Amino acid sequence: MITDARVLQPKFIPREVQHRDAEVNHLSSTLTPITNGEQPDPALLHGPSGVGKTCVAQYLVEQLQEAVIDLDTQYVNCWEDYSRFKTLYRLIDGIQQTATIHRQSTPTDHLLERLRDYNGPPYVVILDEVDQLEDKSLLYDLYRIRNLTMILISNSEQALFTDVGERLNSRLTNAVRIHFRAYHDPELVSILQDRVQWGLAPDTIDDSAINAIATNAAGDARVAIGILRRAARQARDQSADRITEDLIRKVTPEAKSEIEQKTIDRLKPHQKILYHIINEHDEIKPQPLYDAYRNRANEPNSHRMVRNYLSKLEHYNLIVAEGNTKGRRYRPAP
DNA sequence: CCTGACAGCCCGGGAGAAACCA
DNA sequence: TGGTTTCTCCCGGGCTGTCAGG
Repeated sequence: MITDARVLQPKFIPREVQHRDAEVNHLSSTLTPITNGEQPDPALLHGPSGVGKTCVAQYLVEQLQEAVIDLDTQYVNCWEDYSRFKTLYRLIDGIQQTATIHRQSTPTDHLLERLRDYNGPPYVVILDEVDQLEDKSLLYDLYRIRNLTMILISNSEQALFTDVGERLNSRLTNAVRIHFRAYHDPELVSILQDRVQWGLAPDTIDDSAINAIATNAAGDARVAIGILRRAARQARDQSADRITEDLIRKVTPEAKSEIEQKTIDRLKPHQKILYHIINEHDEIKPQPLYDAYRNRANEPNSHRMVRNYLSKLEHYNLIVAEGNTKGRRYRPAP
């Protein structure tokens, strides 16, 4: 049934990116000046999840590395490295300067100086989920470093610009913005067919089932591949020789919640507790929420910290907080 | 009643200095 | 003296209490 599980993994980067020709070309031409030793404008890739933003960025950086002999690159996920220090540290890491900078006592500003003083080859950095960056002014500082080219990735353009200062805002206006729309069904179908061809035994899934996956995925390639993977596994486990539309229908919710679960797994234990409590209610007031949290947590943190967690969860778009003061309610994200 | 902003505390851990020992 | 261990200090990050403001 499954001949190559790798291509069913969401992280698998195909050799060619499909159906993103316009976006690839746009980003590619934005980066072209590097090949002439010039400094490109920063790029901002935005659009919903599962539409190939990260994929295209990584693909093009790889291409660029083949075209330019001397080029440093780094990928930073700002969800994980959300502080100014961590992001800078990873950027230093990308130019192999860690050994000299390894001393923790180095103030954050020295990290920036180190980066500024770097006079090696051009440095292209991908800042994924950049809207999760705590201190957006870092972008302004990075913007001014010569030789450093930024590719910013964000789900929503708006989320990035709202809490960005005026200085940075004016800088980012001449960033090249590239919008990624959701995939159309036929595009998802051909993406799936590619994976099917490489990952599954022949004749295990027919066109109508693939169509069903595409429809259920609603434009999100990650969901589509997730559905395919789960369906293939279940079929294999049941020793079935075909993936039916019934099976697709059955595993779709599982695949969707699997992706959501991955997001939740990135939360800290206390944040998870709050998230779950809120999801057990249609809406909940702050005080009952705090009480429930105190009950459930082994060593509950202070009221103050709970508010920190909640604003973080809201920032992650995992919950919705509505009402500003007395009428405050927390609700699960739609 | 609830929030965001702010200052300050504590901790784990790395680095350099100091102390110690052969 | 040279090498090793201990001490001390500093940093970032998690956490907390306070306070003004809606």
